[in-house]
Amino acid sequence: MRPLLDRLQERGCRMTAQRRIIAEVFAGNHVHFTADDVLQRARIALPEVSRATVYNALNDFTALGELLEVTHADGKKRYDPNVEQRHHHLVCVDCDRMLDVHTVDPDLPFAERHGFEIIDVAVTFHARCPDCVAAKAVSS
Amino acid sequence: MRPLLDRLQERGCRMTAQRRIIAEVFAGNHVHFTADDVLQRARIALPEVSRATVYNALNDFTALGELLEVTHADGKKRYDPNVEQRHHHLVCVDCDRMLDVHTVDPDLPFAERHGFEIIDVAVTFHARCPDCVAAKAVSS
DNA sequence: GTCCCTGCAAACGTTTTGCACACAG
DNA sequence: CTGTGTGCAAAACGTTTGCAGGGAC
Repeated sequence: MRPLLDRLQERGCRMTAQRRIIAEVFAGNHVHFTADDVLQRARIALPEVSRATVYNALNDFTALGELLEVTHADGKKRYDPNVEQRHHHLVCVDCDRMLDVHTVDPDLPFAERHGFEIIDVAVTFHARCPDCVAAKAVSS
Repeated sequence: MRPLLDRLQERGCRMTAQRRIIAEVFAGNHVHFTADDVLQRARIALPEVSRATVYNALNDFTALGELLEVTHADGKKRYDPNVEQRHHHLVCVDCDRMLDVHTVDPDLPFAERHGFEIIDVAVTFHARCPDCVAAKAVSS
C-alpha cells in the first residue's frame, strides 16, 4: 500500500514539517502505535514536536477517513494505517505488541441480534508473543 | 447465576456496607456498568459512598477472578458480572448500550498465529440498537 | 494575505494513590 | 486488637482545548 504521507497529500491535506514526520512514522503498514509512541518516534527526526500537535494531526488524519484507523486497546488509542484490507488483531497480554491478522468475521445469529443493526465486528485475540513466552520460561 | 454478593462472601471476602451496596448494583446479570454508573447507583442506596471506594471495590472484586470481568470499551472500563459462560459483546455505537451475545469463537489459523500462544478471543459487534435506529429515522 | 497549524500550558475525564480514621473479623 | 476498607484530596494518566504567534498555500 502507498505510504500514508502520499495518501494524505493526494487528499489535499495541508503539510507541515511536523505532519510530514508524523505521517512518516507510519511507514511500515503493520504498525499500531499509541499517540505517545508516535510522539517519541517523531521526536527522533524532529525534537520540537509537541504532544498536542501529534494528537491534532492524528485526529485530523483519522477524520479524513480511510487513511488511519483508531483501535481502542486497553484504554489507550492505537493508530493503524492498514485500512486497505479488513483485519483483526492479535495482542500480547504481556508486552502489548499488536499484529494484524486475517480471519473470517464471526457471524451473529439473528436470534442474538436483539433488534440491533450490525455495523461491523472487531475480533481481538489475546495471546503471548514468542518473546514473552521465552521470558516466562526463563523466570520460572 | 448466584448474585455477585453471595459469590463474594463464599470467597471469604470481607464485607462492609459500601461493598455490599456495590455488589448489589450487579443484581441483574446482563449488565455492563462503568465505574461511574456503579457509583451513581450505589449512592441511591447509600449516599456516602466515595468514588475511591467504588474503584477499590471493583478492583478487588475483579482481582479475585471469575466473579467480575472488565471490558475496555471506548476508553472506559465496564464491569460485567456474567463470567459463568463465555460470551461476547454487542455495543450500540450511538448510545453505548452493551449486551451479551453468544457466538462461536472465531479460530485463528495456525499460519496467522505468528508464534503467539493464544489465550482467548474477544469479539465485539458494533451496531445500532433499536432505539437509536428509531431516533435516527425521526431526525432524517 | 489568509487560514490553519504550531507550541505551550491548562483543563478535562477516568482511574489510582497517600493518608488518617473507623469498622469487620 | 489487628488488619483492611473508608473518605477525602491530590496525583496520575491519556487526551483535548484555548490562545497567541508563525508558516503553508
